[in-house]
Amino acid sequence: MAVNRTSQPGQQRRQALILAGYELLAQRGFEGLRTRDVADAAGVNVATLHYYFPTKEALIGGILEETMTRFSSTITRSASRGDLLRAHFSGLRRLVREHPELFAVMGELALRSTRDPAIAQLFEKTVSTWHHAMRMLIAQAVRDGSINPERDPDAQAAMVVSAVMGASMLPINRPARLAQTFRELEQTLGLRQPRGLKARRR
Amino acid sequence: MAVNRTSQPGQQRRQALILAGYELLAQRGFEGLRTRDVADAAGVNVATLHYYFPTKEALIGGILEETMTRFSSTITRSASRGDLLRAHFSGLRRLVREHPELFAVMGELALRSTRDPAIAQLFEKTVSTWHHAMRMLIAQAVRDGSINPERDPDAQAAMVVSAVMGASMLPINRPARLAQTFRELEQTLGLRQPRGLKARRR
DNA sequence: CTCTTAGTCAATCAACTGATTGAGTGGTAG
DNA sequence: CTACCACTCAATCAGTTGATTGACTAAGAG
Repeated sequence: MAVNRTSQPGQQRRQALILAGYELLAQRGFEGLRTRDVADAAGVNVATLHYYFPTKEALIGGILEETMTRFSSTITRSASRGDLLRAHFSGLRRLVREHPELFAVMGELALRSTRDPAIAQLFEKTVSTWHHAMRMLIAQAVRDGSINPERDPDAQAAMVVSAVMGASMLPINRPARLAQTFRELEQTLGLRQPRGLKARRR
Repeated sequence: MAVNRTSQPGQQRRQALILAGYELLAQRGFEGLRTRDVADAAGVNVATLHYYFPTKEALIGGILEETMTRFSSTITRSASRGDLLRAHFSGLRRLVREHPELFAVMGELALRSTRDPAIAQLFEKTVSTWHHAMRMLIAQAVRDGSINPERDPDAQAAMVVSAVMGASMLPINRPARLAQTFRELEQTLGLRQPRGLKARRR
């Protein structure tokens, strides 16, 4: 029977391969992703990679899961209470700042999802989760009175998700515009003061 | 001296190759872009392709120019007068609806710009142009009184551009969310009535 | 008619790439 | 010690891919 669930040695190597693939995917994109390089980066032979992942596709599947898990764990982690929306934005900012490669990988996966149903499905699921979470946070803020109640939370959520994705996954958007986008989104949602004083002046 | 500026036969074939590359890039992405396939799609031999474009890189450069030109011509085309911002949104909608492949290609180019300075430069230029146009349109609308004057037009422009790019170039965003995003952006800018009645109720 | 040039193609090259093979290695159970 | 196991590697395969070569065609110039 042997060890079978050798939850240490084998899984460690598997994880190392996924991580190496993740890094390389962030750096070079799918266009430049080679199994040899992934194996090298993980410090193993190509055959070893194919021992854990029968095909390149399988490896990509592993990277996909890893990526979605990383992202989901951030967007799901709801703050204790109050200002949940503010906390969510704060978490996103931090993620973009500290793990930009995550968004690079997500961009690659997003584009590939057109041709890869497996990616499309898991990605759509993740985005949907995010969208729903965002909508609930907005609805919550509306009940708290900190947000203009005249808007549709669902549509607002769609706009916010689109904007954050566009600003973070598309590298043409230079950092300055990313920060601007974040700020403006928060302001639109009523989480910030407009430049100057209170809003309802005029 | 020969014909030299054979502005017809040669340029036609060159353009056909660029168009074929453009289509293929939209369908398969950079990952699946092959010079053979481009040549086949254009109905010529691979060597002919290399006659017009010494390297694959050069061909991509041609596709890049074509793409940016197509996009720029739409965002630049300013309506005659009044409701310029509304017209701009209308134009964007139409472009997304009638030429979705343009955004697919732009997404591919955007991701590649991390590793290709030439792409990065031209892309950044295009986005900047768009951003500036958007800012001016918003500022104009503010002067007209049709937009809340308490926001920073520059930041608003950044948000709008990010949102539109995210919603159109990242195919995970299903059509429904794209429409929602567009609507919510217009509403945020004051171009639409909130669902129900006027805004300043409460 | 002859020379030159732009344009085109079939065939081929050298390098790359995903995947496989077969021979191991170290550790553990009986 | 022997058998078996998960795991690893050097070597190799078959198919792909960007690019080149050399021959050929058509058309204009002299």
